Amino acid sequence: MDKYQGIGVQQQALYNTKFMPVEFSYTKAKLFRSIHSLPLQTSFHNQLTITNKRAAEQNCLTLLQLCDSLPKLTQLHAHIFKLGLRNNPLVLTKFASTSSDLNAIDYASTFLFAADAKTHLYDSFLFNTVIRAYTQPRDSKHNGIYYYKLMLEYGVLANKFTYPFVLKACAGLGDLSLGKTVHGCVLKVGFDDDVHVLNTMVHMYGCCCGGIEFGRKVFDEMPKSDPVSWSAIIGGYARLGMSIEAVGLFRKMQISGVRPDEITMVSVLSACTDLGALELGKWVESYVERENVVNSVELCNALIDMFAKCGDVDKALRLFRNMTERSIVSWTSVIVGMAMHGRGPEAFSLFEEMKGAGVVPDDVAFIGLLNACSHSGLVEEGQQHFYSMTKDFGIVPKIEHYGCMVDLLSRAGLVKEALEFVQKMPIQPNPIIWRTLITACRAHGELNLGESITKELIRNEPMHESNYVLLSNIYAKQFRWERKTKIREVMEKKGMRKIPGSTMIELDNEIYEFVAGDKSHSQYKDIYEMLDEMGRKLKRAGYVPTTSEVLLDIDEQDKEDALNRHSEKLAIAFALLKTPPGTPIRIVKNLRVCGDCHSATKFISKIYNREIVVRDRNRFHHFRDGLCSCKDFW
DNA sequence: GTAGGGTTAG
Repeated sequence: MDKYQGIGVQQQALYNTKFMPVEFSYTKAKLFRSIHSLPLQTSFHNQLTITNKRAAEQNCLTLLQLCDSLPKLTQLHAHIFKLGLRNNPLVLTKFASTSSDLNAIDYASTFLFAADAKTHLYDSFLFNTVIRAYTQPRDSKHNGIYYYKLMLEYGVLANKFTYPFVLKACAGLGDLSLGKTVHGCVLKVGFDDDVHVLNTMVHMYGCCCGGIEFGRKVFDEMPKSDPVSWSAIIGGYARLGMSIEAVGLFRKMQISGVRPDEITMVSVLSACTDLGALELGKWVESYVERENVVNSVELCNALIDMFAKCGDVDKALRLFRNMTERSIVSWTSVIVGMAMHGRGPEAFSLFEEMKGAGVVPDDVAFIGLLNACSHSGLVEEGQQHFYSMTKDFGIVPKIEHYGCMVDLLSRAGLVKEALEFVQKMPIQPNPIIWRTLITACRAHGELNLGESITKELIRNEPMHESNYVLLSNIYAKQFRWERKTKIREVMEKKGMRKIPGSTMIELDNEIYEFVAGDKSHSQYKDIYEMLDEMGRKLKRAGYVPTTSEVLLDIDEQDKEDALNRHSEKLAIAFALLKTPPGTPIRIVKNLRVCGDCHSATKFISKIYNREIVVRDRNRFHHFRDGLCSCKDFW
């Protein structure tokens, strides 16, 4: 009798106090009450037989579905103990498979695999659920691998469901050698004929540095490919920035007769975005409409991102406005889009609108917003948002957020403040932050400071090319040519090369890429004639070449020639030749646009009466009638 | 009872 009473009291206590968390919504609470009161009580009042134990277990499982965080789980778990259902793996595994709270997953898995737990309970299913649980949250993939290793150690056989989880974990870690090891295991146990396993394998290789060739091999040798396989390989190339290959593969996919779905189209769109290929992107949009591809939120997000980053931010905004359901990514994409086009105030009002709509900004949204401040020179607003991020939203700033702040201060010319900010940062500054600061030093004449920071950086990171380029740029600005030459020698000795600047342009469904002094184009003679004519017209209009941008020790005339052969100018000359008067020109540069090209493009837009849209590494410049939308702030 | 590919920032 006592026993039953005891349970009654426990249940009562549970019922009245802790176990009903206030944050449960009404429906959930109602459900909870009904589940909790009826079957459990009946089963316990009828004696604790095996059948009743199962029923109690069932109830616990249902209750577990309502547990979405660690506190709720621990309370329920304590209750399970009291009911004598101790160490029931099923209960906790069920939880691990549905929770997205990393702490709770840790709790469940630690408990399940504690030293005194009974190993005979362990089977593939149990391990699979735990490994899967760890593939969900960010930064926890190594735990998935840990449990896979434990599984092997315990002699539990991995089945065909195990490998997709394990490969996903490898993908998340980007660990190629680990991925290869797992690949070897798959071959050994003979799951290499399973389409799920193979598709995840392609995906895994596509996520690992230097792995895409292996992924391609797996893909090419697959006995049968479906939209998932194609999406995995196209997505792999797109992620790497091998966008031409990604688009080429999409064409092959169409020929092969496999019907692309909405996920394939997202990958194709991200390749278009990378290429800045607006026409191709528009084609994808029409394809999606024509073929009735499912219009998912993610697909729409990808379209918004594409339009914003290929120059048509108004179209991106229209798409955003027409969405019936929006995710945080939709908001962030459109905010970032506005920021890239120098429309800071609109980015801000969208951010406010987002908060008003009840969408809680995450860390990425703040990076976008802080970037908007940076591109528009809004120092105070940026600082306010930076503090509000922690104060109002409890987001701990990451290195990227600090990076945004350094960028914000640097661009505004507040080099000293930026340095002070870096010195006061609670986390170790990374090389990206130092490079931001060095660029600012160079731009705002703090050459000695820039030199000493760069030297320090090179000591810590001797194999990074851009550090040497930065130092050599500082020397060039100080006219210390012998030092500059020495840097170049050091780089050559170490086998490093500066990334060459290149400009892409899309004309008549073709993408052309130019590098400085490029003569590989079949019409190069016409292009160079056009360049010379442009040069003459520009000078007449009052353009003065910014020869200080040339970082070589050559005479003034040679410097002018070098400037005149920059890839941006080649692409513009080509566009002037090939398109009818008045057509807008869109070009995409892989690095930041150079100061001289920026000033020359302003003149070109006026002289030739063209709107010229330039996407550089960081943002957009809209040139019209002799002016640029960035207001010379970039 | 358990499985595959996707979007924002850096």
